Amino acid sequence: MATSKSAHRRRPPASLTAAVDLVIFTVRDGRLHVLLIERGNMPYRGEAALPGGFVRDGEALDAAARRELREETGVAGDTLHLEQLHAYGDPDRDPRGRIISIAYLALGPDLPMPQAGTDASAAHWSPVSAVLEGQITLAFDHERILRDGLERARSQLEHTTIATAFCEEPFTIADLRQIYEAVWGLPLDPSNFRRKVMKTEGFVIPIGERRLPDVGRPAALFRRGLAETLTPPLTRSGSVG
Amino acid sequence: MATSKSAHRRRPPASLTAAVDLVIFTVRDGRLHVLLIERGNMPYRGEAALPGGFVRDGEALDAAARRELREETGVAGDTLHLEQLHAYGDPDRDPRGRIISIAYLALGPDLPMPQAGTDASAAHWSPVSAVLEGQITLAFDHERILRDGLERARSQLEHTTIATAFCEEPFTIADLRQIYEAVWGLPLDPSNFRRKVMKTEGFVIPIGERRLPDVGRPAALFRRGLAETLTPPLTRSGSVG
DNA sequence: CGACTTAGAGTCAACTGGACCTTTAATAGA
DNA sequence: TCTATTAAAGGTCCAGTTGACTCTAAGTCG
Repeated sequence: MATSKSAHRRRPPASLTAAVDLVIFTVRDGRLHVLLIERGNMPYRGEAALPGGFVRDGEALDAAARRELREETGVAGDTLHLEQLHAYGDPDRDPRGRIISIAYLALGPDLPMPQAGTDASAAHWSPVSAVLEGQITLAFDHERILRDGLERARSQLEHTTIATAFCEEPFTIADLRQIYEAVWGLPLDPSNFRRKVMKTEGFVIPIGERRLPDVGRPAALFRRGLAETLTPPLTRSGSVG
Repeated sequence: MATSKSAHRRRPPASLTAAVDLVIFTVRDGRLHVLLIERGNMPYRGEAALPGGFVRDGEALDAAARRELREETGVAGDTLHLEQLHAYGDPDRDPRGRIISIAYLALGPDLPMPQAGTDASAAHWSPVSAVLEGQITLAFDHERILRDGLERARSQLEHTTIATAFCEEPFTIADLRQIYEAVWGLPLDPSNFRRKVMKTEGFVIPIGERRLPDVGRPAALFRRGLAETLTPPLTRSGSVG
């Protein structure tokens, strides 16, 4: 990379700063939530924003994302699903100067939010719908990043087994279905959903125990399987009216 | 982004340089090729690498990618499919210092390679298989980037209509099938492939003309349709032994 | 004309998916 | 104890899809 003669001679490369921003999703009360912070510094002071921070000297991008995840949520990053989403680099996206942001998508079960003494003191879960419907506005280009993250998550649910990353183990098939329903925003047929999940080898593994609900038949419990991709995929169109 | 107190106070953000690298694919002679350049400067002087260059002051990432595409291939970038692939930012990925590379994936028909007087003088198409099999080694982490680009392209062929980006218009169904076969590295059943393409609304549009081949029945000609996503997807498993 | 080649249409059985129904295993209340 | 209720789990049915395969169409070449 960075070899072309013109780039070398005619124009100096831009000097800039790199940051990571995190789209951290969870499902609580059957609705998809995203972790937002209230900004303590200018610009956009007091407004909601995605958690994130600058990449440090000598720090890899993934490492910076895991560090911020830990600092902002208090959760050891290695237990959550974390994947790079997209790089945002418009020259005027940050009024402080040229800052490129590498956005990451993180998925996890409904997390306790340890706050005392951490950077997460201003962090809170917000329903994604509240942002999409304009009840919450985000700083910088973070709404765009959130939308991209949501679309990625929706797509990943179709083709991979990451929905299990939203579930605390052990979980039931109904737990898993509610993840799909919350992320896709669609009701699914419980019976057909079960059939597809069970026939996909390596998606979930029964642990031989059951969970007693408040009411109704007890549900079998599962843990995550070894498969990462879904063949065939679970299609979003398969909703129930 | 870039808000956490610790990132601000305890450690200065890393100052770095951003580059774009391009994975430019085309299909020639039924095989997938990638555009490589021979590096003219240190480091890795004389070795093969992906085309790319530094992001300029005030230049957006996509704009930098389009500019490099134009400079390195001589092709007006707005005719090719171009999408961001991934950001690579390991601190030691470039011996010159901290350089983050935003990789882009570009797809196009078999292009004439105008070379005179351009930066593309050292550019050439190489079979992707030659890189994967170790006959060509790439500078920096470019083999990793190439592999990621290949996987992205293979996946995109399943879910989107971008295969048409490889075809010069007008094209035949057989032309399109050969794209899939080259990118996936699998033979496909011509009859079943045709059936799926034709029934996917908006994938291809007949122009009402035919192409006379050297031998055999003439083939109907098509241009790209308006659809961008394939529902249902074209699955890689649907090969023919 | 007949052999050859490729495009393109058609057939068929197996499989898949959505809609819907039935049974099962628990609780709550009469 | 019996019944209603709830949700899990399993089954049925039919329409649509798919992979494997066959057959026809429309050209060229000798």
